[in-house]
Formats: sequence, C-alpha cells, structure tokens
Amino acid sequence: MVHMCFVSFIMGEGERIKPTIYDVAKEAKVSIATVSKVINKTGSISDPTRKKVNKVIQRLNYKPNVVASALTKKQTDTLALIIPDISNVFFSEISRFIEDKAHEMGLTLFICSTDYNEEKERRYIELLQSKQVDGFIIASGFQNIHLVEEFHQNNIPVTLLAQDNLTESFNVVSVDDYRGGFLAVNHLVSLGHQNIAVIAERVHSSTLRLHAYRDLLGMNGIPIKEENIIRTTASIQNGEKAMLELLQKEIRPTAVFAANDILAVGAMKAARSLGLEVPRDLSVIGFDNMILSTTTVPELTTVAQPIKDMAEKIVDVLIRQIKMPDLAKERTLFVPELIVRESTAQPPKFE
Amino acid sequence: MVHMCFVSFIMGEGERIKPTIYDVAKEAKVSIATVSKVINKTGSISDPTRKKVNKVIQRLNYKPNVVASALTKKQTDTLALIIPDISNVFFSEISRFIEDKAHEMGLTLFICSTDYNEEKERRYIELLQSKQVDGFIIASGFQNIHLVEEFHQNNIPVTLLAQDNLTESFNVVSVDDYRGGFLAVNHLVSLGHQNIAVIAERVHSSTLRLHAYRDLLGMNGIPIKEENIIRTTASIQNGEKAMLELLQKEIRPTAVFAANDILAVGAMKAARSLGLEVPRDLSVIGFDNMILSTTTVPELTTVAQPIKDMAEKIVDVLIRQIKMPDLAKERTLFVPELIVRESTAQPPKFE
DNA sequence: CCAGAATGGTTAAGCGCTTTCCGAAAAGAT
DNA sequence: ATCTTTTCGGAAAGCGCTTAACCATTCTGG
Repeated sequence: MVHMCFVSFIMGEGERIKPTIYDVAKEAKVSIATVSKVINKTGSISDPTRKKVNKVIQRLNYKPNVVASALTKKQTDTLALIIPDISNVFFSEISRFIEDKAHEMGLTLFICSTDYNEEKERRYIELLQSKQVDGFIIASGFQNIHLVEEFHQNNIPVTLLAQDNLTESFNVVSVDDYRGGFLAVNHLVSLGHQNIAVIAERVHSSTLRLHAYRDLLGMNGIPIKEENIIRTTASIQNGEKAMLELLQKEIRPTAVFAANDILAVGAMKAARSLGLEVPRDLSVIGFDNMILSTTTVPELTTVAQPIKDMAEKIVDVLIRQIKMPDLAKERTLFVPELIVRESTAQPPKFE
Repeated sequence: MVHMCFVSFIMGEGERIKPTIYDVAKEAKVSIATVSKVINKTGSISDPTRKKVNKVIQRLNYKPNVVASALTKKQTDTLALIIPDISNVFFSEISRFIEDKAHEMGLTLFICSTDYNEEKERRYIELLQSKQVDGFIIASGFQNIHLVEEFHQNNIPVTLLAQDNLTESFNVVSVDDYRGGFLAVNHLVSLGHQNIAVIAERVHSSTLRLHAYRDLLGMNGIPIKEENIIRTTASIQNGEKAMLELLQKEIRPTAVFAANDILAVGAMKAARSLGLEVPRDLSVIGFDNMILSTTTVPELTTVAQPIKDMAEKIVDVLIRQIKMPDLAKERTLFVPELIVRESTAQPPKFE
C-alpha cells in the first residue's frame, strides 16, 4: 500500500496533475501550515512530523509552486539584468558571473538585451516590473536613464553597473574608467608615441576614458588633435571604419587607444587591410581584456577589468539594497589593470 | 481634484504602495472583474466603461501583477533556456536570437548556464519547475538527458536544440551535423589533403560530424588513422593542446577539421607557436561561423549554421507544443553552409 | 501540585488576479 | 406591448501558498 498513488493524481488522459501542498498535507495527515513550515524550515516542528512530511514530499515528488509563494511573500527571488546585447562578449562574460553569484544567493536572473534602444528599454522595464522582479541591474549602455530614475523613486531597487548618473543617487559598481584610460594612454606615451588616436564609444564610461587621454596628453605637453578622436558604437565593423578614417590623415597616428577590445580588433583589421603591420607600424591598445584579445594576431594589449569581482559585488549591493532600502547609496570603483601583450611597441623611427 | 492621489497610496515613510486591481476598480467605480476584462480584452465591455477604466489605469500608473495572474492562469509566459555557458559565443549568439523571438511572442526567458555539470543541471531544472516555467529549451551539451526524459513524461514541454536523443521522442531542431561535417571534410579533401586530423567535442553533434569525416575518407579511399582524432571539450586552450599533440606525430597532418570555431582558434594558435603558417603549412577549418572566425589572422574557413532561423524555429516549436501537447513530435534539420575564408589551402608539395 | 513557559500544531485570512455563472437592462422580434 | 435575445457588468470562488493568532499539550520550577 505504501507506494500507492491516489486517485486525484490520475486524470482522464493519464495526465499527471502536479501535487499541491494540500495533497502533501492530506497524505501526511497534517495541516498545510505544517507542511509549509517544514518546507521553509520556519516555526517549530517536531522531528517525527518533519520526517513524515518530508517522506510524503519525496513520494509525491512534490515541488512547491513558487509563483504562489511569491504572491504571498511579495518577493519573487528574481532579478533583472538589463544589458545592451548578450551576444556582445563583454556582456556575456559579465552576465555569466552575475548569474553564478545570483544563483549562489538563491536568485534567478532575467537577462534582457535592449540594443541601446529606448523603446526596448521601456518595454522590458515595464514587463519586468509586472513580473515583480525584486531588483534591477542596469548595465552600461542604457540610454534612457530617466526611465530608471522613475522607478527608483518608486522604491524599486536598482543598481548600476559600469554606468554612473549624476542627477539621482544610485548604488553603482564600476571599473575606474578614468584610471583605466590613464593606464592605457600612459603605456602608449611611455613607449614614445606622440600622435595617438582614440576610438571611443558614445557612452559615459568611454567619456571618462577619453578624459584621461586628454589630461595625460596635456600633462605630457602633447597637443590634442580633435580629428584624432572618433566616437562610434561598439562593433568590429565600426572599429574598422573608424581606424580606416584615422589612417587616411596626412600624418597618421602611430598608436590608437580603442575604448574596448571589439573596436580594437576592428582597428587591427583596418591596419592589416592597408598593409600596415601591428605593432611595427601601428600600436593598438584595447580595453576590457575579453577573450577576443587573446585570439588575435598579434595578441592584443589591453586594460583588464576585474569583471568577476565586479559581478559579485553588484549582486551583493543589490541584495543589500533589497533587504535594507534605506541604507545610503554607494559607488564602488574597481581598479583596472594593464595587460601588455603584443600589439603595442615603440613608434616607427623617422629620420 | 482630478490628479488627486488618494490616501491608501501614501504610507508612513512616504513609500508608495503599488496599486492593485482593487484600487483601479474602486476609483473607476466598477468591479474588479470589469477591470480584469478591459486589461485582457476579454468578455464584452462597452466603450465608455473601457475608456473610463483605462483612464484610471493611466492615472494610477497601474501595472497588473503577473505573478497573481500566473497563479490563476497556471501559465507564467516564461521559458527556460538551458545551455552550457552563456559566455561561450556560440551560445550567447543563439541565445540572443531566442530571446528576441520569445520576446516577440510575449514570453520572457530564463537563461541558465550549467557548465556540462549534472549537478547544476538538476538544480536548475528543479528550480525552474518550481518557478512554473511554461517550457524548456535544452541546448546541446546537456549531460544528463535522463533528467529531461523525466519531466518530459510529466508532460512538461521540452524541445531540444542541436541535440538529439534516441530513447524518447522530443521535438528537436538542429543543424544537419552530418552534412556539415561532410561539407568541411569534403572541402579539405578536394583541396588535395590526404592526412586530415580532427578535433571534436565529446557531444553528440560532434560525433555526427565525425561520422561524416570517416565516411568521406572511406569514400575517397583514404585510410583513417585513429591517432589523428582527438576528442576534448570546447576551449581555446584545449584546441591548442590537441593541435600541439597532433603536430607532434612523425608524419603530421596537413589539415585539421575542428568541430567548432573555438577549437579551430586554438589549433591556429598551436600552429603559430610551432612556427607553422596557416594555411601554407596547415589548413584549418572550423564549425559554427562565430564572430571569432572573422577576427583571426588569417580569417577562418568554417561551416555556418543558420542560427537565427534555428532560434526562431525552436521557439515556434516549443510554443506549439505548449499549446497543443498532443501533436506528434518532429525533428527539424537546417542545412549548414560552407564559408570559405583564408585558413584553408592546398597541402604543401613534397618531392 | 499547579501557575507559567515552552513546544508543536491548527485555523483562517489574504496575496492579486481570472473566470464561471448569473442577473439586469437594452435591443430586437413578433 | 410582450417575449426573446443579446450585451454588459458584478458576485464569488479559487489558484497554491505564508503567517499571524491561537489552542492544546507537555515541561519546568517553586
């Protein structure tokens, strides 16, 4: 008799209906409250009844319906991660670390790609609010920061990843972009480069990296030529196009600082297509230290972000904010690291 | 008076409480049933009341709680995508297409990385069942297919992506791996290669590609040397290691078929580290046509999968299965395409 | 031996929605 | 003018769970 399955589990077509907490309670001859308590390890339940209930749970293969529990607890244990594009390696790598950390903390993640598109941003944000996610992580590249401020004011927990905003105070974790830009350009300058171009994205973090570029050139008495600075969006093609344009100049740059590795790869392709050799004729430095930077020939010199640490930190910060909404907001800046590989060298000598 | 916000929306600390359907109903002086009907466009509601209700919804900035509606409708409009690793470009690219298609169909996606690890697979699957996802997409690389069979028998919709299984009948969409392997090896053979190595993953799809290799060599009267075949898992390092080993032989292969682009990139690195030039000394062909294959020097010849079409097809199939569970299962095979770039050439001539 | 404190378990309300069933009113048919 | 439909909207049950409040034991110490 022990393993008999009772009638309510068999339907017309032989379809199995999922057991509910009521079924478990009935089988174990206790109330649903008791079952709930053993599942959640709350209240005080004696050892015998706990075992009894657990046995029934096993036998019926009962899985609590967390939709129902989310409704009562007003908490879904679900986070939303909003990024521009999961197929961009930078975001997929960091997403992976965020997923792992979230999962470790018992949370599940919706990952949504918004393509730098305000309409998609709005649609996803509304949808995810409807889905009652417990908090949002907004990654760099989010366009309509105003949207975020909106629900920030409604006390919905948000943290910003590699993205800052001055009009409202958010929790943010980021790499120190200024410092990263500094490291990159300083590397080029100390190799002897004077004519350094920049290909940067049109996002805030790139702007900070660009500030470092200007300041550093200034500190070294190197004149800044605006036509050496191109802003675009991250893609290999765009990097290539930008570099082609930069190499078109009468006096062409001997080095280029690409604000991320994708653009750097494009730059290398452009150089190659013009018959230039990297790093002999052109030094290239990237940013992010993505897997890409080790697959190029020559391998790419770049600036690494500690994305695993950043990922874990941002989940921690978000969870803290969910639990204690009134805590003061904080910014955490991680320090980047220069990774010297093969794509940078001294500038060619002209007599 | 029009924009007055009523008391229940202001709490002690100035915190706003989300309005519920009751608040809308009260404000609009209708029943909650009516509000529900205008939101879902069900039942029959006169134009004036519909407008009235919508106006209140606007004013209160009401967003339906889909957790509650999921509980009553027993449907979460959420899908689970289980892959080995989102930071692997192949999976992040295909995930992106799946996300887009799912979103277009009104569904949200949980993307979960299981690292070829049975324990993680089990944990995620159980969690997601608890979260009441409407269906699963299981991508290639899933280890414990037995787990899947289990809930397949519980009538939980599952479709397999680029993964087949013979013991149970699932809906599957995949590329025609055998044909893809055929295209790749045939390309090498017709360039004149006789000594062709293979680096393959330990997954079913790679096995099929390997079958094509064997059959094709057989058809061309080329003897198959088992020591030319290495099986490993996908990573640049593993590709490199495998290639190094293959190049250690007395008579070394003149070409290698890597079962995916990641391994191919590793193979190219190995060749380069031994001072060999691709394709002059070694032809390399990959599989998948990932973005990686255009960033290498030389660019990688590979076999492309129509991943966008596959992604769209698989969510269509899954949705169909969710709606009509009793339909017969089907396999959809997409045909791959050879993309010739720079990494393959005729074998070196020896006199 | 009994008041008071633990301990172990139950009852019942309620989370925010969907949906069936029903009744009233309006519209059409005779 | 009366009867039948149709249209519109409401009442209420219920989805599967959590939790506050409560009650019944058993345990403790004076």
